[in-house]
Formats: sequence, C-alpha cells, structure tokens
Amino acid sequence: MYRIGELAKLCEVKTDTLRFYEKHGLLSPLMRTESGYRMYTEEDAERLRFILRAKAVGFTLAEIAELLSIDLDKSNWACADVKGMVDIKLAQVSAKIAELNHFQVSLKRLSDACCGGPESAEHCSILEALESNSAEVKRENHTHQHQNNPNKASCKRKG
Amino acid sequence: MYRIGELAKLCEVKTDTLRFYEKHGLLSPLMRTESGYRMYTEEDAERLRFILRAKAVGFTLAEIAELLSIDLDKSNWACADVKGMVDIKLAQVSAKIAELNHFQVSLKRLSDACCGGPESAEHCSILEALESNSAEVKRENHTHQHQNNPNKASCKRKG
DNA sequence: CTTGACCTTAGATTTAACTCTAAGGTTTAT
DNA sequence: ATAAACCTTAGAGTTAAATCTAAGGTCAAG
Repeated sequence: MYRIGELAKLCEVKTDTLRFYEKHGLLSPLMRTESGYRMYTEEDAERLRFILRAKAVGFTLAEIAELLSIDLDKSNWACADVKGMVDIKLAQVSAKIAELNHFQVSLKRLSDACCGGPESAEHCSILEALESNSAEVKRENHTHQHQNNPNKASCKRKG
Repeated sequence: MYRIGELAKLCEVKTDTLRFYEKHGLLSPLMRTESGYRMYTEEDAERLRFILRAKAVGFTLAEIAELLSIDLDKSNWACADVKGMVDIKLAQVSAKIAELNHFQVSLKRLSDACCGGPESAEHCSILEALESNSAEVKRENHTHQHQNNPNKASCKRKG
C-alpha cells in the first residue's frame, strides 16, 4: 500500500497528477485511511503504469480512459475495437508528423538561404521570403559586405 | 481598403482572428471609419500575409510578433538574429518530430501484433503490452478461434 | 422604413494536461 | 511538544490560438 507521495515517487509523477487522474476517473484508490489519506494498492500502481505506457505511445487521457474501461471488460470487446483505436491514433500521429515535416523542410530552406552573419538584416533572405508570396527562397547577395569577419563564409554565393 | 470581413475573406481567416491579432499587437489597421469600422490598407494585407506565412512554417504568434518587429527595423538587426530564430524553431520542430516518430514506431508495433479481428480482446496483444512492463510486444495466439469469418487472416502466426 | 448583412465591444469558453494556491489537518522524528 | 514532512479540499491559473456570446450600432437594398 502506498500513500500518494510514495506512489508518485515510485512512478515519477507528481501527487497533483495522481489527484488529477482521480478527478478525471482514470485512477481512484479503493481505500482511504481514517484520516482521509489515499491508500493505493499494487493493483492501482499497475493501473497507473498502464496509463503511463499509453501516454508514452501518444494516447490522450480521454483515450486512455476508454482503453482502461475496455481492459476491465475485455470479453465484451473485440481485437478490432482495440486495434481500431491504435490505428486511428497512428493516423493522427502520422498526420501531425507530415505537418511538422512540412515545417521542417520550409525552415531548413529558410535557414540555408541566410548567411547567418553579422550583416544587417536589410537583405535577409528569410525576411524577404516571409514578405513575398513566392514559394521559392532567394539566396542573399549582400552588396555591402562587412570588412571585418573575413573568416566568415561570405553570403555571396553563385546562383 | 478592406473592411474586416473583406480582408478576412481575402486571406481565408475569420474576422475573429483579425480582431484577435489586433488585440495581441500583430496587426492593427491604421484607420477607422467615422462609425468605428476597421479599414485595412494593402499594407495591412501584406502584413497579414507575412503572419500567415510565418504561421505556415511553424512559428507561434509570439514569435511572429518578434519577426514583425525585426522586419520593421531591419537595419538594426543582423542576419544572425533572424537565422537564429529559424534555427531554434527548426530544433523545436525536429524534437517534436522525434517524439512523434517514437509514438509512431510504438503504435505500429502494437498494431502489427494485433489480429484486429472479431476475436474477443481477452488475449489482445495491445492490451497485454499496455498491461505489462516489457518493451516487447507479443503476437496474439488465440486458442479459441472464431469459426465464422474464415476469410479473415488468422491471428495464429508462427512466432 | 425595415430587413439582413455587416460591424462594434467586452468578456467568457474551448482544449489538454497539468500546476499552483490557500487554508488547514495528520504523522513522524526528535 | 513541536517542527518538518506529509496529507486534505476547492478552486484558480497556465499555454496557445482562437472561437463564441451578448447586446447593440451601421449600412445598402427594396
């Protein structure tokens, strides 16, 4: 039997989080001491680990609540139901990755076009790309290069 | 000159969004009609497009506000400053992608281990994986296969 | 002159998952 | 017996970016 702080430490979460999970119906200790302290059993700890594992693969708490209720009533559910949830989540995750890949490609293109030097941003390719409609990002061509920093890669490049 | 609804339609955002951007200092039309209607200039429209382009590469509104203020005062900023912001965002995006890739791999593994059929979830590999500590996901081996659905791929696989 | 589409404001609500605060009761170690 | 470390509750705050609501003013057409 664990007190809330003990279970929290054991599973590396905050006590706040355990109370939050209780308030949202994910994990409610069956027992309380006379003075009202929550007492968690090993079974409660297992349930918490289930929650944390499900979180670790990307499920939201609402989805985890559903998974938990299925888990407690397995015989009335089919593999198709469970796999369905996983596959929906997989599709969501893949969609988010696709969006972020888009961001990543665009950001990389912006970053690569900019010299990143001490030159004034007056001709910064990044700002120009954000100002203009074009999908393409133009390389900088600083007409007034700084005399200092001779070791820095020049922003003048062919193209 | 555009009224708020016109600019909103032009740029495919809601009027609420434009008022929200104004409240947060991103886009404030210089003019109002006598009756108080916002009147946006072409310059305002360009500024909105800047905002939308920056959003499209993943910047938050707070970051976009910073980019806009740099853009209005370019000569006092260096390329390094601008590129720095892009590179920080790139790192954040890459980190998020890495996390989601982790989710994706785990979910795929869970999905692949489950037959997804009408079999009872009592021996569902996905639930078992969430219940147990092991990183590995075991394939299902339904001892009581359903007699119907003979066309469905069997959950019995070697391994 | 009235209907409908548009505009104004301030402020509340949404989503997700906590995180924190205040005010107080309990347990344990010294 | 008292201080430290723990626990309780209800409820507010956080983050981001809108989105919605209520109550009302403006404008063009018929």
